[in-house]
Order: sequence, then structure tokens, then C-alpha cells
Amino acid sequence: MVSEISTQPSEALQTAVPRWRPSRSLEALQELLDVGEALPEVVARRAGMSTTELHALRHLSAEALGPVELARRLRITSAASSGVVDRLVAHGHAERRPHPDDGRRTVVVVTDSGRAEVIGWLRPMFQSLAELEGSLTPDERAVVERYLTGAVEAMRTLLRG
Amino acid sequence: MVSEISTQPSEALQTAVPRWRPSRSLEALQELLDVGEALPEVVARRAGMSTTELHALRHLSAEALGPVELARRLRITSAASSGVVDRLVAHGHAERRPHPDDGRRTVVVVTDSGRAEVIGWLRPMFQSLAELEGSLTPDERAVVERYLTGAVEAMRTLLRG
DNA sequence: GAAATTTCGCTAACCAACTTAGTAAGATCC
DNA sequence: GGATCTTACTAAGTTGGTTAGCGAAATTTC
Repeated sequence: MVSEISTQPSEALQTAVPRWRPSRSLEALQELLDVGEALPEVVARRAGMSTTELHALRHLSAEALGPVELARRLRITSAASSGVVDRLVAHGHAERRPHPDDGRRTVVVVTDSGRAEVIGWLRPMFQSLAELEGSLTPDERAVVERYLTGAVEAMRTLLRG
Repeated sequence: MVSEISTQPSEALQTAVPRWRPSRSLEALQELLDVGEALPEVVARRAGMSTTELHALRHLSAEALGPVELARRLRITSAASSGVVDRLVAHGHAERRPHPDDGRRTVVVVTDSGRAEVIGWLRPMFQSLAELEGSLTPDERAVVERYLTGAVEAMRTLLRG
């Protein structure tokens, strides 16, 4: 074996990277975002569905929605959302019901199976996170909360810009 | 108009959700993960590439890698990675170079254009985040760091589990 | 040091899940 | 009450992943 991962095979191949010298917490945030992105994919595949379907279940678990509103939240087209709902229904994770007041609309409701699917996979994590939070003093919790909402704001700005 | 988002059209449609009563900071974390997931998609489309390509550029900006190692980090197959590198090269964002010591290997190196692409889009966010962090006292920063690494650990456990 | 095995990067064929485009039905607005 | 908008859907096309498998180079085994 030449080298495990030879990142510096020669000077010529190693370009001058204008490095951030990111602080530890910025690094931790990066890492958090990375696993945060990997996690739904892994969990979804484990549960035999696509990432989008898992997210749809998450949203629908909080409140019943129509396909169009679901599409907006998932940042996909309503055509795609239609297919997502089809697949959820096919797997018994959701049901379509007619909207009582509006003949055009459909209300997508999560079934117990769907809710179990979402909660079952994510509960251990939420438990750990709740514990982690429990280990903080109220003051510390306030600091964390301020940081998190600030980070969300920074990212949202870029999202809109 | 019947209602903006009619979430409770009737009692029959509103299923009994076994609600978390998530704490504020857990909610903030959820939100952070959500925008954290939305952001690469939006930025990538803006830059005219796929999410995977953007992530590839991010990894390659830190260090030059071969397609197989890149694939491992992106959690895709080496076949897919081959295509990712093809597209990056086609857009002038990366170059393939032969590995000096190992005739089988290729080293993928980011070009200036590729680096500009990544940094240009993400810099404003990192700047905001750096500012946010600057507004913390050293003690607070330590708290945040501890929380973030703890959260990463909790999620990583689920990832491996 | 030759043969067997592994690793790397790639191509080909296939497939899942998105997009765009467009339709019909019902609601809303002068 | 006719024009316009909204909702949900279908059909066709595109993108970007997968599995399978190949040749070349490196590594291990005998």
C-alpha cells in the first residue's frame, strides 16, 4: 500500500488553500450540519423510503396538509408532491381525505403506521438531545438558544438573498 | 377563500398527535437542521450545479482526493462519484491529475474557479456566523461548543446504530 | 518472482424521483 | 355569471443516483 489517503502526493498537487482557520465551535457547527444532512438519508433508507417521504411524514405528523402546501414546505413542485403522497399512501403511512369545505382540496393525514415509522427511528436521538439539554443550567440553555436562533437567522438570510 | 391553511377543517381530520412539547432550544435545533438542509440545495442551484457537486467542491477545497475517497465522503458509489468529477471538470471547477506514486489513482484538484464558486456563495454566511460567535464571551463559547459536539455525538450514534 | 487477490477509476444499463407542461374541477372576484 | 385563480393530478422528459462488471495497477501469498 502506498499510503492510506495520500493528500500531499507532491507539492504540485497541493494547491494553496485560502484556509479558514475556523474556530472550534464553527467547526462543530459544520459537523452538525453535515451529520444533520446525512441522517435523514440514512434513516429514510433504513425505513425503506426516500428522504423526501421521511420529511413529508415529519411535516404531516405535526399537522395535516394538502399536497400543494406540502410541496411548498418540501421545496418541490406540486407534481412531485403528488407522487410523494402516492407513495406514502401505498405504504400505508398516510391517507387522502376530501376537504370538508373545499371540493378541490385533499387533506393528507398520517396513519399510525406512518407516525410510528417517523417517531420510532428518531426517538432515540431526541431522547439523547433532550438529555443533553437537561445537562445545561438555565443560563447555559439561554446561551445555546441564542446561538442557535442566531445561526438560523444567518443561514436564512443567505437563503433569501 | 376558505382559509389560508386550514389545518383543522374538522375534528375528524385532526388526528391526535402524540406531541413532543419540545423545548425552545430543541425547536431551534430542528430549525437549524432544516435550513441547514435547504441551504446547500438552494446555493447549489444558484451556482448551477447539483447539491452533490457543491459538497464535492467543499471537500475538495479542503484537500485533493481521488474519486473513490470522495465517494465515501459523499456517501455515494464510486460510479456516481466518477460522474460528479466529470461534471466538475466539464464546468472547469476541478481537474484530474495522475497520482505520482500509484498508477491506478487519480487526484482531483479544485481549480480557482471552483474555489471561488464555493467560497463566494458561502462566505457571507460564515462571516455572519463568525460575528455571532464573536458576540459570545469565552465561557459562553465553551457552552455552545459543548452543546454542539454533544448534539453531533447524539446524531452520530443514531447514524451508526 | 509468479499467481491470486484487491483496489481504483471507469463504462453501460437501469431506475427512482424530480422537472416542465398542461388538464379538469372547484372557488373566488369583479 | 364569466374571467381568473387555485388545487390536484397525469404525462413526458431530465437528472443523478444504483448495480454489475471490466481493465490496469498494486499488493499479498505461496
